Amino acid sequence: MPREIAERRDAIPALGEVFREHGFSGSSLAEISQHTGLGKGSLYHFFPGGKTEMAEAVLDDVTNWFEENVFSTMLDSKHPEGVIRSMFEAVNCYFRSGERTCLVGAFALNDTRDRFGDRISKYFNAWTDALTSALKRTGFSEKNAAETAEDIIVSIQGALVLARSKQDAEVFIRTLKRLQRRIATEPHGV
Amino acid sequence: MPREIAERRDAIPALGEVFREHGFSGSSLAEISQHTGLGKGSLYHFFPGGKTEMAEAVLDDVTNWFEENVFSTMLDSKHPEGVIRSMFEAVNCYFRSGERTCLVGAFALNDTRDRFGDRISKYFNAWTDALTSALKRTGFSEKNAAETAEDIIVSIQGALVLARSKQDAEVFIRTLKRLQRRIATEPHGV
DNA sequence: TACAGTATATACCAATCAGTACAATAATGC
DNA sequence: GCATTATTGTACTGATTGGTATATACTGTA
Repeated sequence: MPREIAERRDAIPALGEVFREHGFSGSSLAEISQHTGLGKGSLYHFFPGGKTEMAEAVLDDVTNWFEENVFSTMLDSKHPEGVIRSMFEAVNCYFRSGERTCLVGAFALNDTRDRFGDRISKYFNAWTDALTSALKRTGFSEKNAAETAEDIIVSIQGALVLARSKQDAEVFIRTLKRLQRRIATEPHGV
Repeated sequence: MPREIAERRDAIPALGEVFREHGFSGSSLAEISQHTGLGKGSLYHFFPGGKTEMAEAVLDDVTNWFEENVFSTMLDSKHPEGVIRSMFEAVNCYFRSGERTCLVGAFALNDTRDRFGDRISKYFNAWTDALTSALKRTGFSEKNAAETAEDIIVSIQGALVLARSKQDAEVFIRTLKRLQRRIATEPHGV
């Protein structure tokens, strides 16, 4: 039995970059091959399902990252205020202060969603649930926690769109600050 | 001199649908030809610049629609409150209560932006300026007007992303309501 | 009816597409 | 060192890509 080489995993960051840059249908195997440094032989060895399987792997990787670095602590931490603050830090870090794009959101906006709909909704549902849970434990009412969580995720996604549209990452940074300020000052009740 | 047939204009809504559905690179001329009902001959007759010119025409059409139906009245109306309310109505109508996607935002999220960056930023800058102007006239301070305008456009864009991601147009409807409520209750000062 | 300019259909192009086949090579376990 | 298996490079496929060339049909005007 040969070793379980983890090279498949090693290719995923580069794959993510390609899909982020060109979208799904705009990412040719030639581009993917060039950017990952893997020939077609290797690519189809690691991803027999072709482009679709590559994108699935990237989406899973994104979700896993958020699951491990963000969602999990939000669901069970004893200090929800700190957890929400660190969510904003993680988000700011992951999206490179607005320079990076959200692959999941980008895939959702056209028919690419048809291929990966389950993974796309899973990502956003997990985020919504985790954030709602944390907000409730800071004293938000049930209803208000859900609405605020949606508001925050909406704003983060929109800020990524607008920052990239205007080529102005400050939009993203300002939005994160505004959201944090609002959480701190808003009434938490019904 | 022959008649100035406006058939080029007539093709634009169908072109918009194709680009919205498949993205720019995902829209093949075959698909475009089928969906518009125009053969390649006609397409290249009306749009000698090919796909790029078709997308430019669609983006210009989108911007013109907002310019005429939304931005212009926001810049000079005597009744800014009513104008802002009717902006939300127009937005809700244009995006079909969250069922439709923002073509400009979608183009911005990957390298399609490189081709159409000027039109993309023009669209969002015009929107930001018009909304800021209207908010100022409702009593918002200069700084707060600008920040609130950005907040609103960010939220609209993000709501479109999230609504389509979750296949739940209610996200969009809720977001519009929340934004209007916030404008009505928020302190307008510095 | 003749003409000019518009509109469209069709055939065609070289390039690229995603994906396959397979032989050659490299790594591993025994 | 041998057998097995993982990995990779290369050549190939048939389909599709965006775009061009061109011949024909249409339309309004004189």
